[in-house]
Amino acid sequence: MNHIYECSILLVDDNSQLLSMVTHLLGQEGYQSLRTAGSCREARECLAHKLPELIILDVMLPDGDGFSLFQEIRMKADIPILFLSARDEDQDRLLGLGLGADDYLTKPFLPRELILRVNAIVRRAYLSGRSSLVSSPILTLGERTVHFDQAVVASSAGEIPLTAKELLILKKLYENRGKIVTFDALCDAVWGDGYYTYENTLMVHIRRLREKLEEEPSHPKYLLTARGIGYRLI
Amino acid sequence: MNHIYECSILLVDDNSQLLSMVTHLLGQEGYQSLRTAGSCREARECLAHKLPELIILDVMLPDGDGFSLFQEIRMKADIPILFLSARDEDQDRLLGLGLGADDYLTKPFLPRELILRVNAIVRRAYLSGRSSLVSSPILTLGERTVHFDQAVVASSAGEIPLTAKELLILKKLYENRGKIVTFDALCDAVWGDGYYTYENTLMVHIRRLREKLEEEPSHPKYLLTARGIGYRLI
DNA sequence: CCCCACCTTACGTTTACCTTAAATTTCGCT
DNA sequence: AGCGAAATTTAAGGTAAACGTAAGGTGGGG
Repeated sequence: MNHIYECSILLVDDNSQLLSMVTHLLGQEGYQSLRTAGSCREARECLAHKLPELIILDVMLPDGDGFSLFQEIRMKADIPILFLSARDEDQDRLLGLGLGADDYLTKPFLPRELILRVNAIVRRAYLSGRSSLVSSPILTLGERTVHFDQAVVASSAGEIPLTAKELLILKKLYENRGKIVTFDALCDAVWGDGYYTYENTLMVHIRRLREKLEEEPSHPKYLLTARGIGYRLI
Repeated sequence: MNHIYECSILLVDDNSQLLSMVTHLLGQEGYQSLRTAGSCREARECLAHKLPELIILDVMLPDGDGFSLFQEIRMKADIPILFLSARDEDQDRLLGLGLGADDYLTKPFLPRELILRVNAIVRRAYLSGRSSLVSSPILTLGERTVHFDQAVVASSAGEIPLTAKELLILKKLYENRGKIVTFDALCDAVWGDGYYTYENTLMVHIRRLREKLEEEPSHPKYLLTARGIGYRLI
């Protein structure tokens, strides 16, 4: 997964093991802003501070049941909620969904299924039609930052635009950052097949990239040469 | 539940008994516009005629599987889909949700649960516009303000109307404001697939938009060109 | 010390986009 | 239906940024 969801999630469950498991899962999926609460009280504190975009709520909590908390929350804001429950009681499921929950999942559940259901809810609630909550990755090199979705490299001095070819090369290097990318692989990424005479051209583009990325283009710190092999981004 | 939303539903299943049962249920719940199909072929006919707001789709169909049909549909429009499946196979469930389904229900299911899950999907997909979470569809560019719902751009000098195509392009850019939107994405948003000769046309529309949005259309401040990539709204 | 791989710069070309105007289609109105 | 206006598409000439080429320079490894 290569995208980042700018979507904060609040996770309410009293089982700390499950909390960390789910946090890890969602983190891997690209959800950056995760908070957890072990009780209704903690959840209320979290919500007072800042409203999340999604709440995952266990029905059974030490200081009250999730349904009441749910109704409290919905009084204030229409935040999507996914219920978790240890008991597969039809009554509970119907109650939860009947109150207006967005989904209801019974433990034990497949980790992957939780992720997918969370994705489905987020997509419907926030991403229908638009993709603005999904930001493509950015790359930080010392003082400067490359924003791939804007094709610019930003620094304190201002923004320098990147051209189409430069962006293709940089993307390829970024996808393999740390590793050496061969000339052939780079040419292929930019021109497709039939790149017989482009090796020299590639060098010129690399030079131009260095002028935009490096403080001393002739003594690169980030976009390094691997003599006889290719280039490497760190 | 007494809500009646003008929400047409297409039900695809080869079990006629189940079809009538669900139709009855949904009818009682207030869903007025229900259509049914017993096979992929019938479903395609229905869809060609008119797109519904929700599709309930059995995975097993006499002339193909629901997953393929699902992908066909999603290629064209982002209609919410709820899968039904006779087998409680984890793999199927994960596949369905992974493809982007909104929910997945295993037979036999509680009639009430189906209703509630349908309600949940409809609520998220179509009724959340009134919630405070969704930002109002207004765009401010310096002196001027774009009102998407009225298709006009207002300024101190007066109101300038936007044409249909201009609005589509601007919406797409607005949904991804800050990011570069590729030509392909823009053409796709305006004309759908098969935009072979439209790139030039797109440029003309962009020019028109600039004449309505910018103070100096030839030196745009808001609707910027990313040479070789696309356009970008800030 | 020499060769090879890469760097660097300048310059010519090309491509992608702009702009305008004319042609065509769509759509509302009578 | 048929007319007229508005919207959309097509077409063609112009321009500058992006690209590619070439040629001389640099430096490390054998």
